[in-house]
Amino acid sequence: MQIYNTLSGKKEEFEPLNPPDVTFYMCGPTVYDLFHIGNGRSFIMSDIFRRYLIYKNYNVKFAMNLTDIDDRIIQKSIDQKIGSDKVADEFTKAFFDDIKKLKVKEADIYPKATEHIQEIIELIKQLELKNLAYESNGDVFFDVSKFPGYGKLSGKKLDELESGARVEVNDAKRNPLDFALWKKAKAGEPFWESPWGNGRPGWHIECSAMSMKHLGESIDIHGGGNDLIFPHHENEIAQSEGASGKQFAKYWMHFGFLNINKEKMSKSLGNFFTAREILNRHSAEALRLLFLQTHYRGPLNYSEDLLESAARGAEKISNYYRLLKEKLSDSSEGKPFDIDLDAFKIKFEAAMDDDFNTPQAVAVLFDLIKSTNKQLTEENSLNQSSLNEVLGFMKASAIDVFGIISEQENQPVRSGLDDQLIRLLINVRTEAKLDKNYTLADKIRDGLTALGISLKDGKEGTTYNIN
RNA sequence: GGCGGCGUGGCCAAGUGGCUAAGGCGAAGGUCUGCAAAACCUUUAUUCAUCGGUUCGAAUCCGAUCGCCGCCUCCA
Repeated sequence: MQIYNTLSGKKEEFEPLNPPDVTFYMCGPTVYDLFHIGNGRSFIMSDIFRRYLIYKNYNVKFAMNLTDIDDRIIQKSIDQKIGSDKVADEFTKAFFDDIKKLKVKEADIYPKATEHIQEIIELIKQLELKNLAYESNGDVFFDVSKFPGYGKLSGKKLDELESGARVEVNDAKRNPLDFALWKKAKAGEPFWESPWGNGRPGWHIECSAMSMKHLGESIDIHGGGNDLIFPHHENEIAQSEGASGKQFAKYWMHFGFLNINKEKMSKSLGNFFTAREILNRHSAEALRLLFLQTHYRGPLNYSEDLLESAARGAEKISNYYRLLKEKLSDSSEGKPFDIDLDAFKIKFEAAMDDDFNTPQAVAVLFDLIKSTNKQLTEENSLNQSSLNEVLGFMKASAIDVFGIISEQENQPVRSGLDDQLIRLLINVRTEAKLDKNYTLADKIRDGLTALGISLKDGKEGTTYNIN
């Protein structure tokens, strides 16, 4: 299996440090607001990578941090005149609600910055001891010039960075590129006690401290959006490797942006849709399929039409899966599928093994659907074990890895009485049809459609689905 | 200014040296149906931004040109 590593700029063979264990850290949200679908792309794609590693029988430990103290949170707490912890709590809860709706599996651990102040302080002390950090009037900075590998992830050279620097003016810094490890508290800001006085952690240090605490000094995969390469991930490497002397992360993965009209979707540009808003109009499956149909490293120019077309595709896959299940419950024996299922499995895995080429892997699933759908609709009985094999593969790929099939069990539970009432209406409609009273028949069907119940007239009578 | 990425059918998007350029959506025609829905069948790029070059052979490598985007500052 190959993964593109930002560190080398190439695809590399994936060899975890301690197979079959894989440690995977993803930069998570700053909980100051609802996240948008650009952020959602990272959450969903990392979820899918994690699921695929599980599919490959790796024992994955997946961590995603929650940044629950930072400038934007403080700003919001001032604006709303509530504690910064209240702001963080509110949006942490919102984050969990939203990723659940996006069908993102819960991480093994969600470390929070404010719950790791002690570890952060210890890490900064180590950096001071190694002369990689210096204190200046209550702030502590990382001394970029003392870390030889600075710039190795982003491919930037120190002198070039300095010449074009647009960094904040701060006389306390020795070098404009030095970044804060610890920030002195200003009046009215929340703070924690430290050897340098009251203050709070800088943005980058939490990821280093928490990743090393929960996953170890060296981990396998560290991921995030493209915009985190510099300076965030570059700084994480400097801090972590400066302190431990060991490689921080073996593979660095970065996601392309979600654009609108070819511009990056971002809070500051105001051109964003929250995941919550999108989920009011579309299913999680549609959004997941949309993301899967573009390679994760490339940009994705979002539009409502694109999501609409992904929604159709997702429906097609779900319809197919439902039909497979229906045929299976019908107990007769018949012909097996006239396909080589293993060939599809091999192609699916080959695509995923090639740096998570999900567009190609999805295409393999559509190919499978195409080559079995005819038999599925036309044969009145199929071989049960053949059905089971196809169903098993679809479950392993489209459900367990991709999460793009809406299953019956996710739909509102209907009582037996509801079922009987619907069947009663279907029977009345069937009689109306026999009497050629199509006006009445259509009235019943339209009425049920309006209630979210769609009817399907087949050879063996009418069936229904609840949307 | 420095660094990086991209330009493939109506829309989206794989493919990065050699079988007829995947797949999805859309569109057109057909099968089924009272009509639908779903499903199935057929059609839909002699061509991969443009121009040169390398090669027996290029969408894929090299050069130039045009266009678009990102990072260098908080940002997934």
